[in-house]
Amino acid sequence: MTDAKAMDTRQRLLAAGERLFRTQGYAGTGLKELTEVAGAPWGSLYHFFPGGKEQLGAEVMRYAGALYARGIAATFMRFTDPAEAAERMFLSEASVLSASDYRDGCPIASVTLDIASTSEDLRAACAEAFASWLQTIAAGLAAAGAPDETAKALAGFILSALEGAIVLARAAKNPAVLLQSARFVRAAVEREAEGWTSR
Amino acid sequence: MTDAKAMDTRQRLLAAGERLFRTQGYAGTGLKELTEVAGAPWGSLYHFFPGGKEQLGAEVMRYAGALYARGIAATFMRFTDPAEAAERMFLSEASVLSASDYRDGCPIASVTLDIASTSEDLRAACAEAFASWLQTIAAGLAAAGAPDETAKALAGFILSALEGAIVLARAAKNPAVLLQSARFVRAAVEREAEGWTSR
DNA sequence: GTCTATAATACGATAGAC
DNA sequence: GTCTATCGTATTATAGAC
Repeated sequence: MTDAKAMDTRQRLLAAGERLFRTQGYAGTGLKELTEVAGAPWGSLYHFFPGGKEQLGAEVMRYAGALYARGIAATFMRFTDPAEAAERMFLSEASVLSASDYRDGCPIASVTLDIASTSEDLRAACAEAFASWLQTIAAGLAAAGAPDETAKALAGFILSALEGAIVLARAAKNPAVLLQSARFVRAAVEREAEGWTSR
Repeated sequence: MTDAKAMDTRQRLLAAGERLFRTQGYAGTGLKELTEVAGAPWGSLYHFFPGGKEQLGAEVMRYAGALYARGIAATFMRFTDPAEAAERMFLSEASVLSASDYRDGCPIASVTLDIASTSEDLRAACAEAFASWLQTIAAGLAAAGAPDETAKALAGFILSALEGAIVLARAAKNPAVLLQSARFVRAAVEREAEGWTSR
């Protein structure tokens, strides 16, 4: 099937974008390098993404956004205690970072800091990815009994702490700040949850 | 005085680096653009920074690191209640972001995500800048009575939440997440501080 | 319709004029 | 000893061969 193969290279380009953007950022990643990593011929990039780098970037944001949102949802499904689920997000990220020698950060954050001020389309794509994660976290909190407004605010706080801890951990090449933040975030969620639990 | 003028252009180059890196990142900033913004001739860059872009980047990290550390110290000096001081850091950043239409983020974070995996020298310079901020925050907490270990951990948590909130706020072009996180961080500090206050 | 070869440009870095 | 003009390279994008 020619369609299946086409989808495959397209998918490989998106996956390569996700991998490279999270380690090098958007501006620091060349399209030549990207096609090489994807094992795709040079011309295929403009075949699948006629809009060039900017279109590819935006679609990588959507791809990575959906990918990670599934992971967050799975975590909140697996750990029904929202405080534990939140803590697990930090611990899981600590594993990813140390396993990759602190290379594999967050692709959305990297691209955001690179282009938030220069490309409105890409910025909007980043915002949408973050929004979907916030919505996923908030849904997990709401499932545990959090009122809607509390769930939204708490989700913003959890994701902020996580994203910031990733930045600090990568700079220091040390997971300590992730583990520290995990404890405080867990405590904060527990404290909030006291208000929801009926008993 | 020729020395004074030389220091001036050098300083202007550093200041331009700080401004451009925080909006565009390291890889996204061209040296030509940087010298133009600094109002400095092209050649002066390699006169003052023979090591080229990488040396300039590292020195900008030191410059911005020291600059912001003074601001953090001033905040903890002005607001002796550490919970309020922490909250003020978030509110102040919200002002900076909305005043700059969400362009002026954190230069250290931007550079970290761009080059943590590609330049060891720059990564170390970023780590040192963050470490000085953490130390400043921890000192402010310790001055309010926090035990050393608690102060260090809490400082990591506060700065993580702040850095992450900046990223999310810039993507969304919305300060809400900064204000939300401010509340939770303030509550967390207050809760911890219950253990220190003698009365 | 896929891909190779190439164009046009911007980059970081250098060398030589003043 | 400052700065302007230029080099080589790498970038994004295109155009034409199969």
